[in-house]
Amino acid sequence: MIEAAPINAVMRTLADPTRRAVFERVVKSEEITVLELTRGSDVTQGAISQHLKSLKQAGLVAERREGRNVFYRAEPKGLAPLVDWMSHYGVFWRQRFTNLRSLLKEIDP
Amino acid sequence: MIEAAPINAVMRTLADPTRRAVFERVVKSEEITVLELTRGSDVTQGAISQHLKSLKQAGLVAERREGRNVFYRAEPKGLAPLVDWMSHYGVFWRQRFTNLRSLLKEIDP
DNA sequence: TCCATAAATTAGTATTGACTAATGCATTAG
DNA sequence: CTAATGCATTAGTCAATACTAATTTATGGA
Repeated sequence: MIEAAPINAVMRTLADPTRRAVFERVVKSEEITVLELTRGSDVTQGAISQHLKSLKQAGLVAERREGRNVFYRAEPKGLAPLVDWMSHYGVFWRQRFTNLRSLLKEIDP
Repeated sequence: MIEAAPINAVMRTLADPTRRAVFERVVKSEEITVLELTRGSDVTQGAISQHLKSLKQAGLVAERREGRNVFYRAEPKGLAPLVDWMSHYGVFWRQRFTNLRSLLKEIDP
């Protein structure tokens, strides 16, 4: 409602476990084809394509065509809305409580 | 994949715009009642209570009873699974997390 | 006590969305 | 050329869920 569209899209897209798993595999791989994503998943190729379409529309992945293959890669700016949201409400969080800092310490620069 | 259940719960709970708006209002307020949350929202009191129940089950909010009123507040550890997930899969954004950490240090060294 | 208020819960409804199977569309190999 | 491959898209189904209206529970005030 009050929130902007991007955070809506990112949150909704990453909420589904299967689709999030696809995104995680794309992130871990430099580039990965739909076929590779389909192997090692328990859903059909069509479902993978549908998830990739959602991820692409949310700005989380990008594609590169090469003949019959389509290589997907993570889109750097895609997680920006989520980071911004975390930053915003994380700050409020931090101001009221004192626990988030220890969590952030585990993140290596 | 890291701890699947908590991140699932947090993501799915925050994915709904209405529920996320409720959470954001709870975060911004030190404490806030269901009545206050209902006012300023375009859904019924019952819907608000349902969303608060979801947020509570996801560990994102906690409640305090006082007579007929129930005051809700944000739960410090609630966003931890999201922070953990970002640290693992938001590899492109570690620098920004570092910036966030620096900002938090300035607020409370 | 009786009534009003605050919140939770229930039942029922409608919408969303994740999935499969099948098909369509390019592209490459033989 | 034809066949096969890789991916996208469609139609249809089923389950999840967000919502309202109504009710329930509990507390406070007159």
